[in-house]
Amino acid sequence: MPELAEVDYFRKRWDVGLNHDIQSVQIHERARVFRDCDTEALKAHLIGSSLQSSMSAGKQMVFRTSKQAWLGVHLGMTGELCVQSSEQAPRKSDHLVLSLGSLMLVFSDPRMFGKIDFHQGAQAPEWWSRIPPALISSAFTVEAVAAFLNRRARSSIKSVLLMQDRFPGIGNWMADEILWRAAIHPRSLAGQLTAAQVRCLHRECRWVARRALETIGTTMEDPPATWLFPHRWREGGVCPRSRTALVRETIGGRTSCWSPGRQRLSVALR
DNA sequence: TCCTATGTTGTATG
DNA sequence: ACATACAACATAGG
Repeated sequence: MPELAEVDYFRKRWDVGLNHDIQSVQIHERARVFRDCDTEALKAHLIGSSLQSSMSAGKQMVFRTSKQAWLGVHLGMTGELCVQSSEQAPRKSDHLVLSLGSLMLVFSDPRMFGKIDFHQGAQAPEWWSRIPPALISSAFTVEAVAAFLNRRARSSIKSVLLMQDRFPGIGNWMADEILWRAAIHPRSLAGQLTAAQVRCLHRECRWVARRALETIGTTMEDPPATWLFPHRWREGGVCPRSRTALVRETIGGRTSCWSPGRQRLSVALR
């Protein structure tokens, strides 16, 4: 489920627990989500400390603790953060539960493609500091996008937009939304877009990121019918701009949705 | 039973 | 070394 805006929405859910003492921690030690995490150290550290701040960058989020540590959360495909009353019985997929008196902060992830990271120290860990500039920041430049597209010249633009080392937070639906707005066919080769298309793509990356953070990132409500989003999974879905039937096909290993009415293919990839 | 799923990574190949 | 493509990870739901 989670891309840029959904991640930020889930991050803020835990903010009600900031500055509350963590009284106990329940961990599914064997769960794959802890594959890069020392669960003993995590548990020992968290009990008796508190979460003091939260941030998200791309699909990664981090909570800083009162004792100089960094708790990283990646939601993978099916991860979610929620707050429950301590009366609630834990579910099978609740792999990390922080008990704060009457409240519990819960990380759940049935498929366990998500991940918990833990780092102690004043300096940010590498998994946090290496995340490239946010799509909505001024450091996300059209020049950087153009250079990246040239390095991935023989790949479809759809698969390139999914690469987190240049487009942090873009996932399957955002990539399709951006390409739809930019009127670029998802199967176009990254190296064969015109300069004007690259400028447009850069602009639409920023527009979709900003608007998604304002809407989904705040309320988790679906974007309006003027977006591709509410039409993309519907059988018989219709493009809200060109009124032509939407098409779904696997590109770069992911189901992609586009509008043949506005997204023309200039160079085919097969 | 078979197919799908808003993600990332390791590995094989060119 | 670099770029590219895809299987694998693990589970639930239609």
